[in-house]
Amino acid sequence: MAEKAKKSSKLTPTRAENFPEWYQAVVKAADLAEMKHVRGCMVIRPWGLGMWEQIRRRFDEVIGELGVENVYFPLFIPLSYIQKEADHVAGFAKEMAVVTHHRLELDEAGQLVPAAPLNEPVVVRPTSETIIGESMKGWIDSYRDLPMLLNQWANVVRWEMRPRVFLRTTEFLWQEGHTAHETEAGALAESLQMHEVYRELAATWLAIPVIPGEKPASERFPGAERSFTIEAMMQDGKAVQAGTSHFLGQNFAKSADIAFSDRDGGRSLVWTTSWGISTRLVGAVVMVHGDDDGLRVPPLVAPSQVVLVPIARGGEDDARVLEACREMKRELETRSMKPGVTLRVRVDARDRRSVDRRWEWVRKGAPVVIEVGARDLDQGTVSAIRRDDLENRVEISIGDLSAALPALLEDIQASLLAQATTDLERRIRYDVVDLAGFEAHFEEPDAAFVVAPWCSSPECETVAADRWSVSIRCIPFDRAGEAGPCVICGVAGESAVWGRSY
RNA sequence: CGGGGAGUAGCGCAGCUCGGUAGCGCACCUGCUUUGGGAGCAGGAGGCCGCGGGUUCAAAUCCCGUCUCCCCGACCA
Repeated sequence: MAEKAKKSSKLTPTRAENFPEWYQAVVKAADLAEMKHVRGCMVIRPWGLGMWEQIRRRFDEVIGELGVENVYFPLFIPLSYIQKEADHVAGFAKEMAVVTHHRLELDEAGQLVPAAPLNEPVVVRPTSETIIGESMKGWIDSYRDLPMLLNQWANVVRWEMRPRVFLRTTEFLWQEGHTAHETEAGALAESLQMHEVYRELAATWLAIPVIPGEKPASERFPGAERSFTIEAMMQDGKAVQAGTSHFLGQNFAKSADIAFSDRDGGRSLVWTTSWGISTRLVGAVVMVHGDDDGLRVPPLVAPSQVVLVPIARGGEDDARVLEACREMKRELETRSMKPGVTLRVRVDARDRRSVDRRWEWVRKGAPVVIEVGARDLDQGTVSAIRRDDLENRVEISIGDLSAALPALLEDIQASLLAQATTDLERRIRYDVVDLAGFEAHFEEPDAAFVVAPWCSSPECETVAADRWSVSIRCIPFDRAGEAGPCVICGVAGESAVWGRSY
């Protein structure tokens, strides 16, 4: 019996059996999203979008405190705007969706065909540096207008060859911050500050430990002088770039001529930055925290943190049990896990067997599921299932619920971060020092990150990429000083994080 | 775009070799039983067997074409 229950709770396949397929199974089983209707595009379902909305809420709060204001720019960008920055064009040209017509007509066969070509085709934004730059040009006259700190929440389109739900989709949701500064130092400081915001968001809210660092030239954002990244390691050892922040120098200022009257009475170009996180983060949550029973959502970003499952037996008790659940919900919602973030509690009273409802929430990764029946009410206690420890139910007296739950959720949040951190620290390798060791390590399909010196030559990057599909994820900030012989060629270099990536 | 695999009920699959008009498990609906820790029995609904053409008395099955999806690479948040 127990064996049967245990066996059937597992997803097919398990992580060990086939990680990529497991990932897709979780996304489906947890009702996060579907790839449907259009190749590479997602239908994001409430439980998946809800996570993104929590991320969004938190991020808006943080950038609001930093003085960033939200704006919205058009989905379409004139081709002429895109054309202005050479590196930018080169970087995005291959994946741009282009709108060339503005009408459909029926042909002789009764098929709808595009008609009425546009004078100037427009592209669907792959990112908005160019169009926002064109506006900033008009909004910035003086150094007194700086810094200008803008952000937008938007969808963008990059026509990808190989889509993966959440991780790499043709259309995705993101925020893109765009700032303009009087000085180089101001812009650089901004990009580093946002980079740190991302690191903190990943660790604290998503319970994902990341390696902050700088991208090598080969992985820089098209048009950027410097790109900073937070790199997360999935359970299969592969990297996900979980957030990026770019110091754009004056590249976009030049191409859009964003100039201002400076303090000396002269004319200067602004220095700009851009930074973004996307719905990819939802995929990272799945791949970092998921287990063979399904998803595990960190409480701070869970659309519902506590799910109350009333047990109905078709008798007189049902109404009493349901009302008790509603009362618990009301009371729990007066409490907070973090200041200002009141608990999100759901009563799942759908007409389903209680066990089915419970397992559905386990699959979806709700942090805490509490079943409530008449017997519990009589005894004055309920038993809670915490998603990070399914084996051990937690007995809580009903009177203590609202006091106990914030702490329980904090504990779950902390334990998810601790597990992910332990996994990263246990698997990341600092002892790979030469090509033989490098090869031996990356022959394993689930090989984790290697931290080892790199001589800074593109040739060595190419060797790693061609032979093992390994790239330099970043030059980490915290070990940047450690020098040594390049792990590929032996020439002196500085420490880099090597790994396969999504 | 290269190399593999696969399209049959909502999900997972069998049937195809050897043509005979569609099945299993889960889910769903109804009834009865059971009753707080992934219930049992009985009944039921649900399919242009990816699409188009061909062969044939007859095609899920054979032939040709085509589309789509998945996995592994190259490109990327």
